Amino acid sequence: MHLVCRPGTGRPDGPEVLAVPPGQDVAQPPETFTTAYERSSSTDRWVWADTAVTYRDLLRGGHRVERAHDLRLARRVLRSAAALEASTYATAPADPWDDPAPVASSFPARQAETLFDVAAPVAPDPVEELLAQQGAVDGSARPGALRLLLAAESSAALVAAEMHHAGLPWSARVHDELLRSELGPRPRDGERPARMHELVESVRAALDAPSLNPDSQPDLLRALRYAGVSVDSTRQWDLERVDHPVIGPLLEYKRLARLLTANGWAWIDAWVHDGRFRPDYVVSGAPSGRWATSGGGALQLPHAVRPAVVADPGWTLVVADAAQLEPRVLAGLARDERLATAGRGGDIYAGLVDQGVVDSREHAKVGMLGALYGGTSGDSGLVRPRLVRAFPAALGFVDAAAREGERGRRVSTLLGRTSPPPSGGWGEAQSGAFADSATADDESRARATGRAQGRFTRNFVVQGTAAEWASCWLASIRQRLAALPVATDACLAPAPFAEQAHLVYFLHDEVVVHAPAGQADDVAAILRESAAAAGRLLFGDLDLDFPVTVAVVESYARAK
DNA sequence: TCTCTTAGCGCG
DNA sequence: AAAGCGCGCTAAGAGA
Repeated sequence: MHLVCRPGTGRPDGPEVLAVPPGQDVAQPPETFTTAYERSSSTDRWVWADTAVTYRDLLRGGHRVERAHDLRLARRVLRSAAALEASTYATAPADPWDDPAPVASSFPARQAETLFDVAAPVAPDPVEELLAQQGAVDGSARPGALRLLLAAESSAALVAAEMHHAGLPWSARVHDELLRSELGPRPRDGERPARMHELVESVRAALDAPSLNPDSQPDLLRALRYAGVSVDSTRQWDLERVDHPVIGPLLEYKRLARLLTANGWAWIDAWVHDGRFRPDYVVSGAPSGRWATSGGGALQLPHAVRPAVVADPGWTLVVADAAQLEPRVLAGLARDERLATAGRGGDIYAGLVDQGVVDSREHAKVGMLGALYGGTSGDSGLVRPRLVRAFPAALGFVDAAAREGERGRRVSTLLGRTSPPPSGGWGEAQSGAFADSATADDESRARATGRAQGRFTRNFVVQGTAAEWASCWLASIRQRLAALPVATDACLAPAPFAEQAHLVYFLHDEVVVHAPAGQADDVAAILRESAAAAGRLLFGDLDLDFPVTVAVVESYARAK
């Protein structure tokens, strides 16, 4: 049964719910949310325009759902899918369903308001859109794959809403101690902390530039050159290769400046409340289907501040990382048996060395990453021929994706997510190179943009399929965690997670679960089993391993 | 004063 | 000759 939520009708007890029985194309009379929720079973699928809006409010009321279908996410996938090319669903003119998802109420901006008080946009009929999507999928070239993709994507959206609701356990006290030990006491706003102040003086003295502001890139570059330091930029990577007394204090200053501005006291004030960090996750915010985040820089939590991620008393963090996910996904996509074999059981890069393909793990890694990203320089270029010989299927697969991109064509992931067409600049560059007036410059620009698009599509198929694997992994973890017994000691997370192990963080190929300490082993098993399950779901008939490294820790910093 | 771009850096 | 993918955030500087 599909339970379609229609928000914004002003009902005090939540969205209006219209049930659509399987195989039917008409909804039953509307019910209140409460009635529908009480009657629902775990096999029903909740349908709504935006998970980040509707489910977030359901969670505030303590309600959890098992399955969902996010109409806006699904629409975006389907309208751009090559498998639906030329369908009426894909070619219809844009309407409000194509608008970006409404900005979810972010934590600092909006404190707890009345339950279900959602400023949802006035959307067209969600039942109609659901039926249109089902029809489009049924009539598409790849109905099974797309159905799995939409289910996985919607599950991921549930996870994102739940992680925001539960929050990442964050100790402002530990974070503050860490900042003090690096920077000195918290200064007044706009002032440099003591340690940074000392370093500025050292830099100024070393460059003989008494009033230099090291935060100004142009001024710093000028001062460096004036002092005889020949660098192309003020980048850390460039500075590190120079031997001059200013380099030490300058690099240290830049490190501390970064810590202060990106994750300093102001960040704590803005983002940590009630012992939790709650970023807004944007499911499939990247074209490849990877998540993005908005606010707080949750995608870039520096290792330096991870000591502040601390489990609640009596609880623990179970951190899992899918080892070398992308090469494994490539093995599956390309059905490359030998690459699958290299990854069986353990480290895939070590497997390459064992098979005699390359002479070191480091070469295996840069060579493989070069193949995935389209790198040709340095060691990656040197190793490439060996990989081509050893894994013709895998290398052939990404090379073919690159050729498609170079010709301006789109490519698709395993489950049918299709890459966006090249930007306008691409077409202009290509046609410019063929014009009568074309210069050598025009031609080289056309080649450069073509290759850039090739690198994008080359990486898209792998990164996008890896994101699909990760969504399946998350969905399976979520389902299995919910089946664990409730904890005897509650943690500080709000209902429905106070007594239930729950996901608190996800980063492309890594997850963190907050769990009662006594369940750590069960959770670790769940994380491994779920990885295997995701692998079977995507590459069922292939003997392909997805090993997971698991760490049970009190603090995220200790995970690796 | 506000908005936009750039350089730089963090994460995978 | 050089050429690796994706993301967000901050401060400075440029431009309106």
